[in-house]
Amino acid sequence: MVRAATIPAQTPESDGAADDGQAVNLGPLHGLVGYHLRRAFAVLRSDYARAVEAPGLRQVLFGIVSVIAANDGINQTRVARVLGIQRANMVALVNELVAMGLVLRAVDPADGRAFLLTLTAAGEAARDATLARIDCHEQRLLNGTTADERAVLIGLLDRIQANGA
Amino acid sequence: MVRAATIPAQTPESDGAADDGQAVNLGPLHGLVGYHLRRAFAVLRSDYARAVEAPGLRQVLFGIVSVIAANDGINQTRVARVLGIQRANMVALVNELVAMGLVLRAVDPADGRAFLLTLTAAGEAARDATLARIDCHEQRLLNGTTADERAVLIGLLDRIQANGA
DNA sequence: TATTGTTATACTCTATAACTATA
DNA sequence: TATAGTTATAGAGTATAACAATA
Repeated sequence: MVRAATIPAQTPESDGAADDGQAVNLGPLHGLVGYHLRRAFAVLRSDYARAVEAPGLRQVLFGIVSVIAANDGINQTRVARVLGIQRANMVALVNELVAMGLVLRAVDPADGRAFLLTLTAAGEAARDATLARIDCHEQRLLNGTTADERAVLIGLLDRIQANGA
Repeated sequence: MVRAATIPAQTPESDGAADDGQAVNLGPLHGLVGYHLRRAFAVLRSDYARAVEAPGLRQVLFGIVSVIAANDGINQTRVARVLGIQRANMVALVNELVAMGLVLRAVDPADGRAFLLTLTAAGEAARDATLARIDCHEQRLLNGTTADERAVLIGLLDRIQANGA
C-alpha cells in the first residue's frame, strides 16, 4: 500500500501518492469525506492487524470483550445492538470467544431464550493486553495530533454516525 | 443497526445505544479513535450502498473512474497505487468497468506490459451521475457540520493515513 | 533482474432469509 | 405475535503467492 508521504508538490488540486515524482490528480475524491474516511480506515485496519493482532484480539472481538467487561452479564443481542453487529454474525464471534476461553455464556435465569455473557479471568487479561497494544498503535497513527484534535475527530465521526439514520 | 441517537443520559463514561432506556457502557472504546473510525465508516458504507449504488458506482469503482478521468491514459498499476488497491485485486475491478463499457483498456505503445486506461463517454456519464448522488449522501451524513469542520476532519483523516507507514 | 498484469486462493466482514425455542 | 439465538448463504474487500510476458 502506498501512502501520501512522498508527494512532490501537493496542491489542493493535485494530490495522491507518487513513486516516480509525477503527481496523480485525485479529481473529486480530493474533497470527499467518504474517500478520506475509507483510506484512513484502511490504514488503521492494516496497522491494527500488524501491531495489535497476534497475540491481540481483532477489532470486532475487542469491542465485544470491552462491552462485556463494562457491562457484566449483558446479553448477546444487546452487545450486538450497541456495537452495530448483526445478531446472525454475533453467533460465530461469541463462539470464537467462548472457544478461546475468554467469555462465559450462561442461560439467563429470568429468560430462557437469552444468554448472559461474562468475561473469564483469561478474558480480562486478553482485554488488558489488547488495550495496551491498541494504545501504542493509536499513538503511532495519531502522531502529530493533539488531544484536542483527537477529541474533535471523535466528535465529528460520532456526528456522521448519528446522521446515519 | 442501532445508532447512538436515543441515548438517555450521555456522559463521558456511559455511552452507546439503548433501546429499553438503559445505557450500555462502552468502556475503553469510548476514547479510542479506531472504534469511532470503524463505526463511522460502517455508517458511511451502509448509507452509500443505500443512497448511491444502483444506479451509482460502488465506492472503489468510483475512485478508479475518478482517477482515470483526472489522469487520462494512466496505467492500471499506477491507479492501484494511488488508491491503495492491490494490483491483484485491481484486475477484476477494471474488468468490471470494461465490461460495463465505462473504461477502455489499451496496450501502452511505449511499454508492452502496461495498459493505458481511458474513460468512455458512458464512463464520464457514470462518474458524473455517481458524483451527484455522492454529494447528496455526504450532505446528509455531514448534516450539522460546517465546511470548516469538514476540512478539519479530512485533514485529521489524512494525518492518520500519512502516519500509516 | 524488475515490473505489469494475471490467476488462484483464503480470510474477514457484512447482509439477508428462514428456522427453533422461548416469551 | 414477538424476541433470542441460530443456521445457511452470498457478496464484497482485502491479502499473499506464484506465474507469463515484457522491460
